[in-house]
Amino acid sequence: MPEGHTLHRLARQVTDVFGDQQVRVGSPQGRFAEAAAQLDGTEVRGAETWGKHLFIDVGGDRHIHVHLGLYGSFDVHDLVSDVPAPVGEVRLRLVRVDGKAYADLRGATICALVTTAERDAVVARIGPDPLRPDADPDRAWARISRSAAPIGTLLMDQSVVAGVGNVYRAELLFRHRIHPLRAGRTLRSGQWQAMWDDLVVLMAEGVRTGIIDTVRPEHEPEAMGRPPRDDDHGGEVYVYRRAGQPCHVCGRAVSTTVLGGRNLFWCSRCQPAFRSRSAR
DNA sequence: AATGCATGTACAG
DNA sequence: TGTACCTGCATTG
Repeated sequence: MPEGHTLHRLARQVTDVFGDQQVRVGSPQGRFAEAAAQLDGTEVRGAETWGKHLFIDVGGDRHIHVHLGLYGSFDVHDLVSDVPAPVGEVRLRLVRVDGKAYADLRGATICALVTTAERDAVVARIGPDPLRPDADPDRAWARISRSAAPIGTLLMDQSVVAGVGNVYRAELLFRHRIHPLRAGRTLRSGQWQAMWDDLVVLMAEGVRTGIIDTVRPEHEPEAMGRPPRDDDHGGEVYVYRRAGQPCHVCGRAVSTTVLGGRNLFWCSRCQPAFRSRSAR
């Protein structure tokens, strides 16, 4: 499920499995059929990700632009003995010419053939991506420090920071004890620096493992004597989708509201709206 | 079987 | 601000 780490992981997989390899390209579902026919038999150079946008370089100033949206998936299968008939609506299928690897794209919000200039235009309109070594967190700070919008909204705005989704947003704010509705411009630059550094580490861990796990060692189930989570997508989290359940740190019921059409989660004790006098 | 919801975005009005 | 996109999975009946 797609936040930035998923797309970066995919870029790595596509490069590993199809890089410098000839591929058969198809669109069993049909919506990418014209481009697929044009690309069939081409050689994949590699793939790269900015934020949640994946670009597969197929040479000749052409890239397959993929965005998974909310429920898209791109499943890469390597070391297979045969390539099965497509299951469901497969918009894009890549098959390595040796027949030992294939990948299926389903449910994506974007699957389009673009030029390098078009790719660069996409990259230019999104904010710095914590998973890219050349990313400049100051670009995000320039927006955050001037904005009256809630930090919870700014973190999800891909033109401010690229790659953060609903899980990393909720978890990052919890880890930094920041109330999600606090205006961006009330943050101090040191707070943003700490949040960015944390994102770099957390998201890189997400790329490595393929899951989002944001809980510090001292709050892990084993350390605290609580049962591990079993009803989610793998990783331990502090507040994401835990509305009404006790905070792992203070025990208060996790709060939730809808902000900009997305569910938001936080702990009202660990993430106070205003700094309390006693905390000074 | 039917319904609802989701780690996302774009566009209409 | 609401809705469409369009898929898989959990929940409901």
